[in-house]
Amino acid sequence: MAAKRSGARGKRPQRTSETSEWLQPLHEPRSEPSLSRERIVAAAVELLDAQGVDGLTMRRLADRLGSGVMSLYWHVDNKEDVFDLALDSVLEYRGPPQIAQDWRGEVVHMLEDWRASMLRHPWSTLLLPRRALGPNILSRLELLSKTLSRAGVADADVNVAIWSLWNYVMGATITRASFDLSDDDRAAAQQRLTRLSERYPTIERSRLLLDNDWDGAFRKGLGFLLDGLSPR
Amino acid sequence: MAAKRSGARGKRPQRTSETSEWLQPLHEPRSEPSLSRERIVAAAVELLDAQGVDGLTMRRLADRLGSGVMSLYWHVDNKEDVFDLALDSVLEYRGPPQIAQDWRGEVVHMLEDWRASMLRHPWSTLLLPRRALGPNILSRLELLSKTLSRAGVADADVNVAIWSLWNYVMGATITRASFDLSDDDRAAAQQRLTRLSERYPTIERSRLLLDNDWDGAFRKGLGFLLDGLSPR
DNA sequence: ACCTGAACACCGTTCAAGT
DNA sequence: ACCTGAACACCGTTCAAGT
Repeated sequence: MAAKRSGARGKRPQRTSETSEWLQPLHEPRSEPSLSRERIVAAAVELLDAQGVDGLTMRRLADRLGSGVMSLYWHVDNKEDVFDLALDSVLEYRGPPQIAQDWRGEVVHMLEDWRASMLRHPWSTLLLPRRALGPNILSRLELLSKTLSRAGVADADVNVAIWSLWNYVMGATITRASFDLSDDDRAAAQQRLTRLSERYPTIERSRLLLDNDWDGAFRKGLGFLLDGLSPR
Repeated sequence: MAAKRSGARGKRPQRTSETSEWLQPLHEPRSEPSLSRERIVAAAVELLDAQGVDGLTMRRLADRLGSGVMSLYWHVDNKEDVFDLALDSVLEYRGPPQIAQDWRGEVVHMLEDWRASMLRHPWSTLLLPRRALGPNILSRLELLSKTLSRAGVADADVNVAIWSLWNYVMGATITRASFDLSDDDRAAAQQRLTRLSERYPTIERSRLLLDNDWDGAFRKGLGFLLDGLSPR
Protein backbone atom coordinates (compact mmCIF):
# COMPACT_ATOMS: atom_id res chain seq x y z
CA MET A 1 0.00 0.00 0.00
CA ALA A 2 1.71 3.09 -1.15
CA ALA A 3 1.75 6.75 -1.72
CA LYS A 4 3.04 6.14 -5.21
CA ARG A 5 2.01 8.95 -7.52
CA SER A 6 0.69 10.89 -4.60
CA GLY A 7 -2.22 13.26 -4.39
CA ALA A 8 -1.64 16.10 -6.83
CA ARG A 9 -3.79 15.40 -9.86
CA GLY A 10 -2.11 16.47 -13.02
CA LYS A 11 -4.84 17.74 -15.23
CA ARG A 12 -7.65 20.20 -15.54
CA PRO A 13 -10.32 19.93 -12.86
CA GLN A 14 -8.62 21.17 -9.73
CA ARG A 15 -11.24 19.69 -7.46
CA THR A 16 -9.09 17.01 -5.90
CA SER A 17 -10.59 13.81 -4.63
CA GLU A 18 -10.29 15.17 -1.08
CA THR A 19 -12.56 18.13 -1.59
CA SER A 20 -15.00 16.85 -4.18
CA GLU A 21 -17.22 15.23 -1.59
CA TRP A 22 -17.90 18.52 0.16
CA LEU A 23 -18.29 20.95 -2.70
CA GLN A 24 -21.31 19.76 -4.58
CA PRO A 25 -22.46 21.92 -7.48
CA LEU A 26 -25.64 23.23 -5.87
CA HIS A 27 -26.46 25.41 -8.83
CA GLU A 28 -28.16 23.93 -11.86
CA PRO A 29 -28.97 20.34 -11.01
CA ARG A 30 -28.63 18.99 -14.53
CA SER A 31 -31.54 16.79 -15.50
CA GLU A 32 -29.55 13.91 -16.97
CA PRO A 33 -26.67 13.16 -14.54
CA SER A 34 -24.19 13.25 -17.42
CA LEU A 35 -20.69 12.12 -16.61
CA SER A 36 -19.02 12.80 -13.29
CA ARG A 37 -16.15 11.51 -11.24
CA GLU A 38 -18.57 9.91 -8.81
CA ARG A 39 -20.58 8.17 -11.51
CA ILE A 40 -17.42 6.85 -13.11
CA VAL A 41 -16.14 5.44 -9.83
CA ALA A 42 -19.48 3.84 -9.04
CA ALA A 43 -19.61 2.21 -12.45
CA ALA A 44 -16.03 1.04 -12.08
CA VAL A 45 -16.85 -0.68 -8.79
CA GLU A 46 -19.84 -2.38 -10.39
CA LEU A 47 -17.72 -3.55 -13.26
CA LEU A 48 -14.98 -4.80 -10.95
CA ASP A 49 -17.52 -6.65 -8.83
CA ALA A 50 -18.95 -8.29 -11.91
CA GLN A 51 -15.86 -8.98 -13.98
CA GLY A 52 -12.83 -8.75 -11.74
CA VAL A 53 -9.66 -6.74 -12.18
CA ASP A 54 -9.00 -7.83 -15.72
CA GLY A 55 -12.58 -7.07 -16.63
CA LEU A 56 -12.20 -3.35 -16.05
CA THR A 57 -11.52 -1.67 -19.34
CA MET A 58 -11.85 1.96 -20.21
CA ARG A 59 -13.97 0.98 -23.17
CA ARG A 60 -16.27 -1.25 -21.16
CA LEU A 61 -16.52 1.41 -18.49
CA ALA A 62 -17.57 3.98 -21.07
CA ASP A 63 -20.11 1.59 -22.54
CA ARG A 64 -21.68 1.06 -19.16
CA LEU A 65 -21.97 4.81 -18.75
CA GLY A 66 -23.30 5.34 -22.23
CA SER A 67 -20.50 7.67 -23.21
CA GLY A 68 -17.54 7.70 -25.52
CA VAL A 69 -14.32 6.26 -24.17
CA MET A 70 -12.43 9.48 -24.30
CA SER A 71 -15.05 11.35 -22.36
CA LEU A 72 -13.85 9.56 -19.26
CA TYR A 73 -10.51 11.23 -19.56
CA TRP A 74 -11.97 14.61 -18.81
CA HIS A 75 -12.89 13.46 -15.31
CA VAL A 76 -10.10 11.04 -14.66
CA ASP A 77 -6.37 11.06 -15.34
CA ASN A 78 -6.04 7.53 -16.63
CA LYS A 79 -6.83 3.96 -15.75
CA GLU A 80 -4.55 3.98 -12.72
CA ASP A 81 -6.57 6.85 -11.38
CA VAL A 82 -9.76 4.81 -11.77
CA PHE A 83 -8.18 1.97 -9.81
CA ASP A 84 -7.08 4.31 -7.02
CA LEU A 85 -10.53 5.82 -6.72
CA ALA A 86 -12.36 2.50 -6.90
CA LEU A 87 -10.21 0.98 -4.19
CA ASP A 88 -10.61 3.85 -1.80
CA SER A 89 -14.33 4.20 -2.45
CA VAL A 90 -14.85 0.72 -1.12
CA LEU A 91 -13.08 1.46 2.14
CA GLU A 92 -15.34 3.99 3.77
CA TYR A 93 -15.69 3.38 7.50
CA ARG A 94 -18.92 4.10 9.30
CA GLY A 95 -17.41 3.98 12.76
CA PRO A 96 -17.79 1.60 15.69
CA PRO A 97 -21.34 0.34 16.39
CA GLN A 98 -22.03 1.82 19.83
CA ILE A 99 -20.39 4.17 22.23
CA ALA A 100 -18.39 3.02 25.20
CA GLN A 101 -16.40 0.01 24.16
CA ASP A 102 -13.04 -0.88 25.56
CA TRP A 103 -10.22 0.10 23.24
CA ARG A 104 -9.45 -3.47 22.37
CA GLY A 105 -12.98 -4.16 21.26
CA GLU A 106 -12.88 -1.00 19.18
CA VAL A 107 -9.67 -2.00 17.47
CA VAL A 108 -10.94 -5.49 16.75
CA HIS A 109 -14.12 -4.05 15.29
CA MET A 110 -12.22 -1.62 13.08
CA LEU A 111 -9.95 -4.31 11.74
CA GLU A 112 -12.65 -6.89 11.19
CA ASP A 113 -14.66 -4.28 9.34
CA TRP A 114 -11.62 -3.44 7.25
CA ARG A 115 -11.18 -7.05 6.28
CA ALA A 116 -14.88 -7.53 5.63
CA SER A 117 -15.08 -4.45 3.42
CA MET A 118 -12.32 -5.76 1.23
CA LEU A 119 -13.66 -9.30 1.07
CA ARG A 120 -16.95 -7.90 -0.16
CA HIS A 121 -14.96 -6.72 -3.19
CA PRO A 122 -12.25 -9.32 -3.67
CA TRP A 123 -10.56 -7.38 -6.46
CA SER A 124 -9.59 -4.81 -3.84
CA THR A 125 -7.05 -7.25 -2.42
CA LEU A 126 -5.34 -7.47 -5.78
CA LEU A 127 -5.27 -3.72 -6.14
CA LEU A 128 -3.99 -2.94 -2.68
CA PRO A 129 -0.28 -3.58 -3.31
CA ARG A 130 -0.11 -1.14 -6.20
CA ARG A 131 -2.28 1.72 -5.13
CA ALA A 132 -1.99 5.05 -3.40
CA LEU A 133 -3.36 5.79 0.05
CA GLY A 134 -6.72 7.41 -0.49
CA PRO A 135 -8.67 9.52 2.02
CA ASN A 136 -10.71 6.61 3.35
CA ILE A 137 -7.63 4.53 4.05
CA LEU A 138 -5.96 7.49 5.73
CA SER A 139 -9.06 8.08 7.85
CA ARG A 140 -8.97 4.52 9.03
CA LEU A 141 -5.31 4.82 9.92
CA GLU A 142 -6.01 8.09 11.70
CA LEU A 143 -8.78 6.55 13.76
CA LEU A 144 -6.69 3.52 14.59
CA SER A 145 -3.85 5.73 15.66
CA LYS A 146 -6.09 7.83 17.88
CA THR A 147 -7.58 4.76 19.50
CA LEU A 148 -4.21 3.27 20.30
CA SER A 149 -2.93 6.54 21.73
CA ARG A 150 -5.98 6.90 23.91
CA ALA A 151 -5.49 3.32 25.06
CA GLY A 152 -2.13 4.29 26.46
CA VAL A 153 0.27 2.96 23.86
CA ALA A 154 3.41 5.07 24.14
CA ASP A 155 3.94 7.56 21.32
CA ALA A 156 7.15 5.85 20.36
CA ASP A 157 5.33 2.55 19.91
CA VAL A 158 2.21 3.66 18.10
CA ASN A 159 3.69 3.46 14.63
CA VAL A 160 5.06 0.00 15.17
CA ALA A 161 1.71 -1.08 16.52
CA ILE A 162 -0.19 0.37 13.58
CA TRP A 163 2.07 -1.17 11.00
CA SER A 164 2.00 -4.54 12.73
CA LEU A 165 -1.75 -4.55 12.72
CA TRP A 166 -1.92 -3.25 9.17
CA ASN A 167 0.50 -5.91 7.98
CA TYR A 168 -1.41 -8.66 9.65
CA VAL A 169 -4.80 -7.53 8.44
CA MET A 170 -3.68 -6.94 4.88
CA GLY A 171 -1.84 -10.24 4.70
CA ALA A 172 -4.80 -12.10 6.10
CA THR A 173 -7.26 -10.40 3.81
CA ILE A 174 -5.22 -10.87 0.67
CA THR A 175 -4.60 -14.52 1.52
CA ARG A 176 -8.21 -15.15 2.36
CA ALA A 177 -9.44 -13.66 -0.89
CA SER A 178 -7.00 -15.56 -3.04
CA PHE A 179 -7.93 -18.84 -1.37
CA ASP A 180 -11.56 -18.27 -1.99
CA LEU A 181 -11.61 -20.86 -4.68
CA SER A 182 -14.46 -22.32 -6.57
CA ASP A 183 -15.29 -25.85 -5.49
CA ASP A 184 -13.54 -27.22 -8.55
CA ASP A 185 -10.32 -25.43 -7.77
CA ARG A 186 -10.57 -26.47 -4.17
CA ALA A 187 -10.80 -30.12 -5.12
CA ALA A 188 -7.93 -29.77 -7.55
CA ALA A 189 -5.76 -28.18 -4.89
CA GLN A 190 -6.42 -31.00 -2.47
CA GLN A 191 -5.73 -33.63 -5.09
CA ARG A 192 -2.51 -31.96 -6.04
CA LEU A 193 -1.20 -31.78 -2.53
CA THR A 194 -2.09 -35.39 -1.88
CA ARG A 195 -0.28 -36.41 -5.02
CA LEU A 196 2.78 -34.60 -3.66
CA SER A 197 2.43 -35.81 -0.13
CA GLU A 198 5.84 -37.46 -0.05
CA ARG A 199 7.35 -34.07 -0.57
CA TYR A 200 5.22 -32.07 1.78
CA PRO A 201 4.18 -34.61 4.42
CA THR A 202 3.64 -32.21 7.28
CA ILE A 203 1.39 -29.68 5.62
CA GLU A 204 -0.40 -32.46 3.81
CA ARG A 205 -1.16 -34.22 7.07
CA SER A 206 -2.30 -31.06 8.79
CA ARG A 207 -4.44 -30.22 5.76
CA LEU A 208 -3.03 -26.72 5.85
CA LEU A 209 -4.45 -25.72 2.51
CA LEU A 210 -7.89 -27.03 3.29
CA ASP A 211 -8.31 -25.45 6.65
CA ASN A 212 -11.55 -23.57 6.40
CA ASP A 213 -11.87 -21.60 9.58
CA TRP A 214 -10.48 -18.35 8.18
CA ASP A 215 -12.48 -16.10 10.42
CA GLY A 216 -11.47 -17.97 13.54
CA ALA A 217 -7.83 -18.05 12.55
CA PHE A 218 -7.92 -14.37 11.79
CA ARG A 219 -9.35 -13.51 15.18
CA LYS A 220 -6.95 -15.77 17.02
CA GLY A 221 -3.84 -14.38 15.38
CA LEU A 222 -5.09 -10.86 15.89
CA GLY A 223 -5.52 -11.67 19.55
CA PHE A 224 -1.89 -12.77 19.83
CA LEU A 225 -0.74 -9.59 18.19
CA LEU A 226 -2.85 -7.40 20.45
CA ASP A 227 -1.53 -9.22 23.49
CA GLY A 228 1.96 -8.25 22.39
CA LEU A 229 1.04 -4.69 21.56
CA SER A 230 -1.01 -3.88 24.66
CA PRO A 231 0.43 -1.28 26.99
CA ARG A 232 1.91 -3.24 29.87
CA MET B 1 -1.78 -16.55 -2.17
CA ALA B 2 -3.75 -19.22 -3.85
CA ALA B 3 -4.00 -22.55 -5.46
CA LYS B 4 -5.98 -21.00 -8.28
CA ARG B 5 -5.57 -22.99 -11.47
CA SER B 6 -3.72 -25.66 -9.57
CA GLY B 7 -0.96 -27.95 -10.68
CA ALA B 8 -2.15 -29.94 -13.64
CA ARG B 9 -0.68 -28.31 -16.73
CA GLY B 10 -3.04 -28.47 -19.63
CA LYS B 11 -0.85 -28.92 -22.64
CA ARG B 12 1.74 -31.06 -24.27
CA PRO B 13 4.96 -31.49 -22.29
CA GLN B 14 3.99 -33.66 -19.36
CA ARG B 15 7.08 -32.79 -17.39
CA THR B 16 5.40 -30.73 -14.71
CA SER B 17 7.22 -28.00 -12.90
CA GLU B 18 7.59 -30.33 -9.91
CA THR B 19 9.68 -32.91 -11.69
CA SER B 20 11.55 -30.83 -14.22
CA GLU B 21 14.27 -29.89 -11.75
CA TRP B 22 15.27 -33.48 -11.17
CA LEU B 23 15.07 -34.99 -14.61
CA GLN B 24 17.64 -33.13 -16.60
CA PRO B 25 18.17 -34.30 -20.18
CA LEU B 26 21.61 -35.83 -19.67
CA HIS B 27 21.74 -37.13 -23.19
CA GLU B 28 22.68 -34.84 -26.05
CA PRO B 29 23.71 -31.52 -24.52
CA ARG B 30 22.61 -29.34 -27.40
CA SER B 31 25.24 -26.80 -28.39
CA GLU B 32 22.95 -23.78 -28.57
CA PRO B 33 20.69 -23.89 -25.50
CA SER B 34 17.62 -23.27 -27.67
CA LEU B 35 14.41 -22.57 -25.83
CA SER B 36 13.48 -24.24 -22.57
CA ARG B 37 11.18 -23.70 -19.65
CA GLU B 38 14.13 -22.80 -17.46
CA ARG B 39 15.55 -20.28 -19.89
CA ILE B 40 12.17 -18.66 -20.31
CA VAL B 41 11.68 -18.31 -16.58
CA ALA B 42 15.17 -16.90 -16.10
CA ALA B 43 14.58 -14.34 -18.83
CA ALA B 44 11.21 -13.46 -17.36
CA VAL B 45 12.80 -12.74 -13.99
CA GLU B 46 15.43 -10.54 -15.63
CA LEU B 47 12.76 -8.66 -17.51
CA LEU B 48 10.64 -8.23 -14.40
CA ASP B 49 13.65 -6.99 -12.44
CA ALA B 50 14.42 -4.49 -15.15
CA GLN B 51 10.98 -3.32 -16.19
CA GLY B 52 8.50 -4.30 -13.51
CA VAL B 53 5.26 -6.21 -13.80
CA ASP B 54 3.86 -4.15 -16.63
CA GLY B 55 7.13 -4.50 -18.49
CA LEU B 56 6.75 -8.22 -18.94
CA THR B 57 5.33 -8.89 -22.35
CA MET B 58 5.33 -12.10 -24.28
CA ARG B 59 6.78 -10.24 -27.23
CA ARG B 60 9.54 -8.61 -25.20
CA LEU B 61 10.27 -11.92 -23.55
CA ALA B 62 10.65 -13.60 -26.92
CA ASP B 63 12.88 -10.78 -28.15
CA ARG B 64 15.17 -11.21 -25.18
CA LEU B 65 15.43 -14.91 -25.97
CA GLY B 66 15.93 -14.37 -29.65
CA SER B 67 12.91 -16.40 -30.63
CA GLY B 68 9.52 -15.85 -32.15
CA VAL B 69 6.73 -14.98 -29.75
CA MET B 70 4.75 -18.07 -30.42
CA SER B 71 7.67 -20.34 -29.70
CA LEU B 72 7.23 -19.57 -26.04
CA TYR B 73 3.85 -21.20 -26.09
CA TRP B 74 5.34 -24.59 -26.68
CA HIS B 75 7.04 -24.49 -23.28
CA VAL B 76 4.54 -22.46 -21.36
CA ASP B 77 0.76 -22.40 -21.20
CA ASN B 78 0.26 -18.66 -21.29
CA LYS B 79 1.35 -15.47 -19.61
CA GLU B 80 -0.23 -16.46 -16.30
CA ASP B 81 1.97 -19.52 -16.32
CA VAL B 82 5.04 -17.36 -16.79
CA PHE B 83 4.04 -15.26 -13.81
CA ASP B 84 3.50 -18.34 -11.65
CA LEU B 85 6.87 -19.76 -12.56
CA ALA B 86 8.74 -16.48 -12.17
CA LEU B 87 7.29 -15.89 -8.72
CA ASP B 88 8.11 -19.31 -7.42
CA SER B 89 11.58 -19.34 -8.94
CA VAL B 90 12.50 -16.37 -6.81
CA LEU B 91 11.45 -18.08 -3.61
CA GLU B 92 13.94 -20.90 -3.33
CA TYR B 93 15.13 -21.39 0.24
CA ARG B 94 18.65 -22.51 1.00
CA GLY B 95 17.96 -23.45 4.60
CA PRO B 96 19.08 -22.00 7.92
CA PRO B 97 22.71 -20.87 8.13
CA GLN B 98 24.11 -23.24 10.79
CA ILE B 99 22.97 -26.25 12.69
CA ALA B 100 21.70 -26.09 16.24
CA GLN B 101 19.64 -22.99 16.58
CA ASP B 102 16.70 -22.64 18.87
CA TRP B 103 13.41 -23.00 17.07
CA ARG B 104 12.56 -19.36 17.46
CA GLY B 105 15.79 -18.27 15.85
CA GLU B 106 15.13 -20.68 13.02
CA VAL B 107 11.65 -19.33 12.42
CA VAL B 108 12.85 -15.75 12.48
CA HIS B 109 15.58 -16.60 10.00
CA MET B 110 13.16 -18.33 7.66
CA LEU B 111 10.72 -15.47 7.71
CA GLU B 112 13.32 -12.75 7.33
CA ASP B 113 14.79 -14.63 4.41
CA TRP B 114 11.34 -14.93 2.90
CA ARG B 115 10.82 -11.21 3.15
CA ALA B 116 14.30 -10.44 1.85
CA SER B 117 13.90 -12.75 -1.14
CA MET B 118 10.78 -10.94 -2.18
CA LEU B 119 12.16 -7.47 -1.60
CA ARG B 120 15.05 -8.33 -3.89
CA HIS B 121 12.40 -8.64 -6.61
CA PRO B 122 9.74 -6.12 -5.69
CA TRP B 123 7.43 -7.21 -8.49
CA SER B 124 6.96 -10.47 -6.58
CA THR B 125 4.89 -8.63 -3.99
CA LEU B 126 2.47 -7.49 -6.68
CA LEU B 127 2.20 -10.99 -8.08
CA LEU B 128 1.69 -12.78 -4.80
CA PRO B 129 -2.04 -12.10 -4.38
CA ARG B 130 -2.93 -13.60 -7.74
CA ARG B 131 -0.67 -16.58 -8.08
CA ALA B 132 -0.69 -20.28 -7.35
CA LEU B 133 1.38 -21.96 -4.67
CA GLY B 134 4.50 -23.23 -6.37
CA PRO B 135 6.89 -25.90 -5.08
CA ASN B 136 9.25 -23.43 -3.45
CA ILE B 137 6.48 -21.76 -1.51
CA LEU B 138 5.14 -25.13 -0.44
CA SER B 139 8.61 -26.21 0.68
CA ARG B 140 8.90 -23.14 2.83
CA LEU B 141 5.50 -23.82 4.38
CA GLU B 142 6.48 -27.44 4.93
CA LEU B 143 9.69 -26.46 6.69
CA LEU B 144 7.93 -23.87 8.80
CA SER B 145 5.32 -26.40 9.77
CA LYS B 146 7.93 -28.97 10.74
CA THR B 147 9.84 -26.47 12.82
CA LEU B 148 6.78 -25.38 14.73
CA SER B 149 5.73 -28.96 15.40
CA ARG B 150 9.17 -29.83 16.65
CA ALA B 151 9.07 -26.77 18.89
CA GLY B 152 6.08 -28.22 20.64
CA VAL B 153 3.20 -26.28 19.14
CA ALA B 154 0.14 -28.48 19.47
CA ASP B 155 -1.08 -30.05 16.25
CA ALA B 156 -4.37 -28.24 16.57
CA ASP B 157 -2.58 -24.89 16.69
CA VAL B 158 0.02 -25.32 13.99
CA ASN B 159 -2.18 -24.19 11.15
CA VAL B 160 -3.29 -21.07 12.96
CA ALA B 161 0.32 -20.33 13.78
CA ILE B 162 1.48 -20.78 10.20
CA TRP B 163 -1.24 -18.63 8.74
CA SER B 164 -0.70 -15.92 11.31
CA LEU B 165 2.97 -15.80 10.48
CA TRP B 166 2.31 -16.00 6.76
CA ASN B 167 -0.23 -13.18 6.96
CA TYR B 168 2.10 -10.98 8.90
CA VAL B 169 5.09 -11.60 6.70
CA MET B 170 3.20 -11.16 3.46
CA GLY B 171 1.48 -8.02 4.65
CA ALA B 172 4.75 -6.55 5.85
CA THR B 173 6.57 -7.43 2.66
CA ILE B 174 3.89 -6.13 0.34
CA THR B 175 3.60 -2.92 2.32
CA ARG B 176 7.33 -2.44 2.50
CA ALA B 177 7.76 -2.88 -1.23
CA SER B 178 4.98 -0.51 -2.14
CA PHE B 179 6.36 2.16 0.15
CA ASP B 180 9.75 1.94 -1.39
CA LEU B 181 9.29 5.20 -3.16
CA SER B 182 11.68 7.25 -5.09
CA ASP B 183 12.87 10.32 -3.25
CA ASP B 184 10.54 12.49 -5.30
CA ASP B 185 7.51 10.45 -4.41
CA ARG B 186 8.55 10.39 -0.80
CA ALA B 187 8.71 14.17 -0.68
CA ALA B 188 5.36 14.45 -2.43
CA ALA B 189 3.77 12.08 0.06
CA GLN B 190 5.04 14.06 3.00
CA GLN B 191 3.89 17.33 1.47
CA ARG B 192 0.47 15.92 0.80
CA LEU B 193 -0.04 14.66 4.32
CA THR B 194 1.10 17.96 5.77
CA ARG B 195 -1.34 19.78 3.53
CA LEU B 196 -4.06 17.56 4.95
CA SER B 197 -2.90 17.70 8.51
CA GLU B 198 -6.19 19.13 9.81
CA ARG B 199 -7.87 16.00 8.68
CA TYR B 200 -5.33 13.47 9.83
CA PRO B 201 -3.65 15.17 12.79
CA THR B 202 -2.57 12.05 14.63
CA ILE B 203 -0.80 10.19 11.86
CA GLU B 204 0.61 13.44 10.57
CA ARG B 205 2.13 14.21 13.94
CA SER B 206 3.52 10.72 14.40
CA ARG B 207 4.92 10.87 10.87
CA LEU B 208 3.44 7.45 10.25
CA LEU B 209 4.05 7.51 6.52
CA LEU B 210 7.62 8.65 6.87
CA ASP B 211 8.72 6.18 9.46
CA ASN B 212 11.75 4.57 7.98
CA ASP B 213 12.69 1.75 10.28
CA TRP B 214 10.94 -0.98 8.33
CA ASP B 215 13.32 -3.71 9.34
CA GLY B 216 13.08 -2.87 13.00
CA ALA B 217 9.30 -2.63 12.92
CA PHE B 218 9.09 -5.93 11.11
CA ARG B 219 11.21 -7.68 13.71
CA LYS B 220 9.37 -6.13 16.61
CA GLY B 221 5.93 -7.08 15.36
CA LEU B 222 7.13 -10.56 14.54
CA GLY B 223 8.38 -10.85 18.09
CA PHE B 224 4.94 -9.99 19.47
CA LEU B 225 3.36 -12.58 17.27
CA LEU B 226 5.83 -15.27 18.26
CA ASP B 227 5.27 -14.46 21.92
CA GLY B 228 1.60 -15.17 21.41
CA LEU B 229 2.21 -18.32 19.39
CA SER B 230 4.85 -19.91 21.59
CA PRO B 231 3.87 -23.12 23.31
CA ARG B 232 3.13 -22.19 26.90
C1' DA C 1 9.32 -32.51 -31.06
C1' DC C 2 9.86 -27.95 -31.62
C1' DC C 3 9.46 -23.41 -33.89
C1' DT C 4 7.19 -19.77 -36.90
C1' DG C 5 4.33 -15.62 -39.14
C1' DA C 6 0.04 -13.92 -40.21
C1' DA C 7 -4.12 -12.69 -38.41
C1' DC C 8 -7.76 -11.61 -34.84
C1' DA C 9 -9.77 -9.26 -31.35
C1' DC C 10 -8.69 -6.61 -28.31
C1' DC C 11 -6.07 -2.75 -25.27
C1' DG C 12 -4.83 2.62 -23.23
C1' DT C 13 -4.05 7.01 -24.70
C1' DT C 14 -2.78 11.30 -27.96
C1' DC C 15 -4.62 14.56 -30.73
C1' DA C 16 -7.26 17.62 -33.12
C1' DA C 17 -11.84 18.82 -33.27
C1' DG C 18 -16.48 19.63 -32.09
C1' DT C 19 -20.29 22.07 -28.87
C1' DA D 1 -16.51 23.32 -19.72
C1' DC D 2 -17.33 19.09 -21.44
C1' DC D 3 -17.59 15.44 -24.97
C1' DT D 4 -16.16 12.91 -29.32
C1' DG D 5 -14.01 9.68 -33.22
C1' DA D 6 -10.14 8.50 -35.67
C1' DA D 7 -5.71 6.94 -35.28
C1' DC D 8 -1.41 4.99 -33.07
C1' DA D 9 1.22 1.80 -30.95
C1' DC D 10 0.73 -1.66 -28.65
C1' DC D 11 -1.27 -6.30 -26.37
C1' DG D 12 -2.20 -12.08 -25.76
C1' DT D 13 -3.43 -15.87 -28.23
C1' DT D 14 -5.52 -19.07 -32.23
C1' DC D 15 -4.43 -21.32 -36.15
C1' DA D 16 -2.47 -23.47 -39.86
C1' DA D 17 1.92 -24.42 -41.33
C1' DG D 18 6.68 -25.37 -41.45
C1' DT D 19 11.04 -28.54 -40.07
